[in-house]
Amino acid sequence: MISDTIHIAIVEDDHEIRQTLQLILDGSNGFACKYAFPDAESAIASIPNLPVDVVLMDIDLPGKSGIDATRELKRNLKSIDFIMLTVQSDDDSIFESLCAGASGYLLKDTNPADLLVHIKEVFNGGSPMSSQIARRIINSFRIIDNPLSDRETEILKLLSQGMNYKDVAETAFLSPHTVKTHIKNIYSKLHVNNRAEAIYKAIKQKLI
Amino acid sequence: MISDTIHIAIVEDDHEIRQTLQLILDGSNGFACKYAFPDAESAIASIPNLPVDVVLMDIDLPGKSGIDATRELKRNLKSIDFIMLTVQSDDDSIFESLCAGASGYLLKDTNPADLLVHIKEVFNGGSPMSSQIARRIINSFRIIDNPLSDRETEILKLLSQGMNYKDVAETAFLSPHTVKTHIKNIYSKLHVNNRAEAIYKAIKQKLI
DNA sequence: AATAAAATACCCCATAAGAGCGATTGATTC
DNA sequence: GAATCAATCGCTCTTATGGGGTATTTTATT
Repeated sequence: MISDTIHIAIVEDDHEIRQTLQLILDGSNGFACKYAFPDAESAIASIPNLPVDVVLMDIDLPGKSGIDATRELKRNLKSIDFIMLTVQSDDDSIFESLCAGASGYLLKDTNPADLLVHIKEVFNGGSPMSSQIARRIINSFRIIDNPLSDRETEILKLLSQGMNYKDVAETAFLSPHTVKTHIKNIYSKLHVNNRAEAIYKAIKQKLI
Repeated sequence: MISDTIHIAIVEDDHEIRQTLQLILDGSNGFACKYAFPDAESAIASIPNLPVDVVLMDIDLPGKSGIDATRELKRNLKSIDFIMLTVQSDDDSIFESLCAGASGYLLKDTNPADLLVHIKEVFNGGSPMSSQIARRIINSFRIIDNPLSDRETEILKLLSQGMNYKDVAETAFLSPHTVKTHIKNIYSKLHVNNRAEAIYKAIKQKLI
């Protein structure tokens, strides 16, 4: 927001951690940390009116969670970067945080010197995270296993574009009857009974 | 594959880079780099029979690309970790690499000392990448903007589970007529004419 | 107070989809 | 050489879907 110095806010319920972090950050060259909140509600009320660049957000807060707070704040404050700083590293927390708009995800045992580096990285458009957490995210891109044949996958892709039997038949140079048979086999392999669920499952399993 | 020492293979077409890297890696304590290939084809032919833990893979190779090579090798060699080591950092290369099975993605200007650290990280189940690259990946989790109301989103989710008008109506305590109206509005907002395409678009745009 | 969305409900009608059948051909695998 | 699977084509029947309307009430938003 304001040049040179990176302005930070902390949202953390533990009094001890909050004060210590604030002291360290505010005392470091190039950083200012004038604002610290013990809960999501007070952060949501104040941060929109503060000159803040980066918010360090705890996930486990009393009342509203840090993920919800991030979602709400990020909605109207696109330029502020949020770093989740937490003890939790389960997949759900990570993905929810990222979907809510977090730019970084660090564990609380990150040492202060590294934390400063990571805050700078976020400020400069990066997304710091431990390589362990990165791996979890990367694994979400993997295909588990594909029960569909090439032809079936091709047809399912055409269906996902809104085509009906006739359209698919013409595109794939097939009889509509054949298309129908393929689709029935697709449903059977995916254990579904209709197009909507087939497409949903196929995308979630990265088959299309 | 074999304990203590991490066994590395390099796939890189530039003779100079390949030799230099191999020398550095093989000369480092705890690392062995006995295999280096100038192209995808020779790597694909040899690596399945070699005791290798980590492969450093260039993307830009003559003939078959490093991404394709990774995909083919990873299919049968689940336990080998692949690190893409490249000059390209465009979104497509990153995502294709991850989908192909890469565990890390580093730029070629990474210095040797860091490279060693990153190879260790991959070997220990991490996924090293620069925080700039991490940000691109994270951005893929973001919602662009959601034209659907809460009720519409709720109904679309139920549709994606394979429900028909009647099922949705019962689940959401609505008349089937109302469900139909909502669905028509969903189609209109997403600019589609049927369920399949609606679900496809909605997932791609992270609306459901 | 006025306007715009969102949420609710209903009607008609042509067509698309899905379930349940059967069948042939050519690879691949065991 | 048998068995399996992929890919192809066909039929009937019932139900679901989507397009075309209209209309009321509630809930923001201005």
